[in-house]
Amino acid sequence: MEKFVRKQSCPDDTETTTPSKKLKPEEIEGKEEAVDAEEDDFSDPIPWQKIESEGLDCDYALLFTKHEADHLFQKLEKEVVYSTEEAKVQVFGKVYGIPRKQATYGDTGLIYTYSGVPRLACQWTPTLKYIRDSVTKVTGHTFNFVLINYEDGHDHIGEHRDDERELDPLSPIASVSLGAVRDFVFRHRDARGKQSSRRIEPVKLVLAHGSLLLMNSPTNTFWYHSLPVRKKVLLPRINLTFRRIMSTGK
DNA sequence: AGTCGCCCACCCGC
DNA sequence: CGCGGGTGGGCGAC
Repeated sequence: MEKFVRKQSCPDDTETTTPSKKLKPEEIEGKEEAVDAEEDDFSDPIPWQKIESEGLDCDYALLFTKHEADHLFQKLEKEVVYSTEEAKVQVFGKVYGIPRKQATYGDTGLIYTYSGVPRLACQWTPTLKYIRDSVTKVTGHTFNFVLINYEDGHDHIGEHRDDERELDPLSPIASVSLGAVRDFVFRHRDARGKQSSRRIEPVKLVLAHGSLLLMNSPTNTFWYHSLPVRKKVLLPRINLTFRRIMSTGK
């Protein structure tokens, strides 16, 4: 195992002690969102779609309007700094660079290790805070970390579970999608492979621009998920998965 | 959180 | 309209 915790370039390394400024809604969205700020929590409940199967429990909703999602996408294009050195991953003994841009943001000092690679969280940016708080507002869950995947063109993500030890197993993972619409597939762990013990239908979703997918416990115990190749999709997608990390891994 | 190769389904041009 | 080559993508091996 390599010592991977090297300096990662974070945009605000210089001001790590600066308390976060609250971002006013109009700075993100324009004026139409600024009214009735204190009523927001309950005045406009978003319509959730329940997605269930055996051991799978997800909630899906459109969190942002197209207009707002467009704006957030643009903001993130400017704000988010992706790790310069390609993240590496080890699969069946071989080391590969992952073919997409990744970034990790979160509370100060947080380290999230996946596939054997510890990644230090950069300081929250205003837009990431705004999205995080929007998710908290509609879910009631708080998050201290976000993994950002930038999928250009026909990038994809292989089938996996988010089963890292430092993830709070009872906290949902909130996946926000911006940009290109992509298919998303769940497969039950017992229905994979040549001689799978059971026949359970995969669950297929379409993740829209501005959507939020909540993956609740115990989904990640029983179900793998992937973002399959879609060669006809040429535009990029930014995916933000908000998580709750239990320990700093110091 | 990887690629590669096989195989099948679908598409399109002739 | 049927056929065949090209392509996409689902899986499994590693």
